[in-house]
Amino acid sequence: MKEVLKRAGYRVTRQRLVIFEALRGTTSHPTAEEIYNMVKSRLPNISLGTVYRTLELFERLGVLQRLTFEGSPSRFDGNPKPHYHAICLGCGRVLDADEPVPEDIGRRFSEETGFEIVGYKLEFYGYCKECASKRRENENKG
Amino acid sequence: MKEVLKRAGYRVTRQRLVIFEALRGTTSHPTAEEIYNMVKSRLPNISLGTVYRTLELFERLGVLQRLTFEGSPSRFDGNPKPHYHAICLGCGRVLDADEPVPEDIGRRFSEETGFEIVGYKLEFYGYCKECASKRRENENKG
DNA sequence: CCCGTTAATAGTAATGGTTTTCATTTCCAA
DNA sequence: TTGGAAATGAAAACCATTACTATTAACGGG
Ligand SMILES: [Mn+2]
Ligand SMILES: [Mn+2]
Ligand SMILES: [Zn+2]
Ligand SMILES: [Zn+2]
Repeated sequence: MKEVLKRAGYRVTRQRLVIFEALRGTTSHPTAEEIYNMVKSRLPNISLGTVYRTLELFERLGVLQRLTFEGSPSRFDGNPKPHYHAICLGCGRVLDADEPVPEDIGRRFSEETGFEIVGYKLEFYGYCKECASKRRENENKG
Repeated sequence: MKEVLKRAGYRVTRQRLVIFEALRGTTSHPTAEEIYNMVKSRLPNISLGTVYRTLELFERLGVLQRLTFEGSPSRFDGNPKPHYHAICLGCGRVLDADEPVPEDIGRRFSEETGFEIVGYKLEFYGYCKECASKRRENENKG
């Protein structure tokens, strides 16, 4: 991380290092505020603004990705490699789906319309194992 | 539209009808504010709040879908049937991709994790025909 | 057709996530 | 070690969206 910052001409600060560690240490796709809380114990004076600024910088440097879902604040993913996500409509959890997606999924669209695809985003919506079984229970009762 | 509203127990108002027409008459996936502007000539006194409330109602009634993209306000799609979108990073346009997507795209993930998929979302990011050719021009020059 | 009831609207204030501002602190190259 | 620039903390501003409230208008029953 130090190297990434230096190479890009940015200063290495305690705040940046700690936020980076926090992101690396979780797979929960936290929001900015959640990261703020994760980091407060080690940086009692940090401000939420700095968290936002740092995450925005990390996004530009390509060390994380920002995930935008309907009706909820942005979430941040310490894994910058392309992968997909499953969002639970029950508990809100965001799970990784390390699903290989067909390489040529957009090729026909591209050929037909001249649209030059540089990336795509795939999201599954539904219910995680826990929420799905809760729902089945309730169905049986109600 | 009248019927849909009545059947669901809602009143048929001029605002609702005009907003519905505006949505039907475009394929541009407008934002709430854009719809507000489209509709002002026929409803000079309408408020932006009414546009938002109406769009939210239509979403619940299933006559439109809301599209959420990173870094831009919600867009609304008068076509409620599942289909996918391509977002141009040059001009911001949102195009329809009537691409058939493999039915079983998430089946393995579902089987492996117990996640119950009820829907998915696929988006292509890149450059529309116009923006792609502009970019090629600039490449040759610069 | 004409009310009376009550849902819907216009106008405006409030909200909440995010960005900006600015004085102060910290980093770091010389 | 130090001067200058970059980054931070604290707070204000921003902006899309939602909530509030007095007024308007839809519409079922007379
Ligand atoms: Mn992830
Ligand atoms: Mn569409
Ligand atoms: Zn769940
Ligand atoms: Zn374009």
